[in-house]
Amino acid sequence: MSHFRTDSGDRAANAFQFGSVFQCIIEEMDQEDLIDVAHAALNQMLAAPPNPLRAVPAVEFEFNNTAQPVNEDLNGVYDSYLPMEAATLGFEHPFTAAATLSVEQPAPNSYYLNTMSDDLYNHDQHLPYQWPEYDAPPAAIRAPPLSNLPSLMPQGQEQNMKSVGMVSMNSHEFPHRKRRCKGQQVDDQPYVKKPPNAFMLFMKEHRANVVEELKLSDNAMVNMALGDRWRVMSDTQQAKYYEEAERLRKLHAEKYPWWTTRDNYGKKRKRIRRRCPVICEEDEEEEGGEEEEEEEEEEEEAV
DNA sequence: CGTCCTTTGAAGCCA
DNA sequence: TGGCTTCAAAGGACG
Repeated sequence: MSHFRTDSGDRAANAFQFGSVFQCIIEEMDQEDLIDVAHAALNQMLAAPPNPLRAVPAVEFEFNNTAQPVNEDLNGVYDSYLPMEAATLGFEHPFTAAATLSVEQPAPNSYYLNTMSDDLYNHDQHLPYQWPEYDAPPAAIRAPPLSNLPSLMPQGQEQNMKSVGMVSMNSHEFPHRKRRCKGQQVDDQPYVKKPPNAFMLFMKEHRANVVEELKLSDNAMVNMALGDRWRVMSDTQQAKYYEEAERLRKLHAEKYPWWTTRDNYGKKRKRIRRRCPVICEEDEEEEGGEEEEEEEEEEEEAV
């Protein structure tokens, strides 16, 4: 499926020719020149008014409530959470998709800075879909998203370009990123979070509505209500969340090919399942005993 | 301050 | 392959 739109064959041919020439030029440029071009493009972009074609309407959900408007926090964390329809409005290039899904034009500073919010993430974490600043090449940090370079590229030619980040990702610039062996922990690397599943996306989008409607303050109760709503949704209603979750999962896999869910095992607390509401004292003792044994085993392994 | 609660889904592990 | 476990998000409650 292609979302690259061209008005005519001639335009497409011209655009392709331009794109090929442009790509040759890019390939012949060294990194310094690329950075300069990126800066020039950035300055031009910041001077230009927002592109109305990138404005994406907020999602409306079929429930009696409406989706929460995209707020700054969501834009900063998973900027592609809410406006899922935007995926069909923009390009599906994996490195342009996230930027395309932004509802609003990002603030100028966000082009230069990692938009990670200290309020939301610890310093040893980074957002799953952002360049970790410590290992991103300078150009990857400073360069604006590919889709935000309309003045440099003819429409429909983004696929002939490689983002700076993409080039770097495919290069040899990440020698420390080797696939880990089973159980091996690499503590000097930042914590990469799991990509959200479909239900997590649904929860994030509708939590505020449920809280407001049901006047609930207990998040456990809110999540139960959200679970109820999720289960009564049709496959069609759920489909967009599954599609978005799959897109985010692929994006995550492309950015962190070395990462597996195994890497986060044991990084959080060791949970004790309390699904069964009635637990006799003996069971609790056994449960606790098993856990203590496991902890002792882990300590022994650590030694 | 760290953990629990509560949901669903994805993924890893083990028998 | 099936069953179990852990972690994704959220924020108030609790020890």
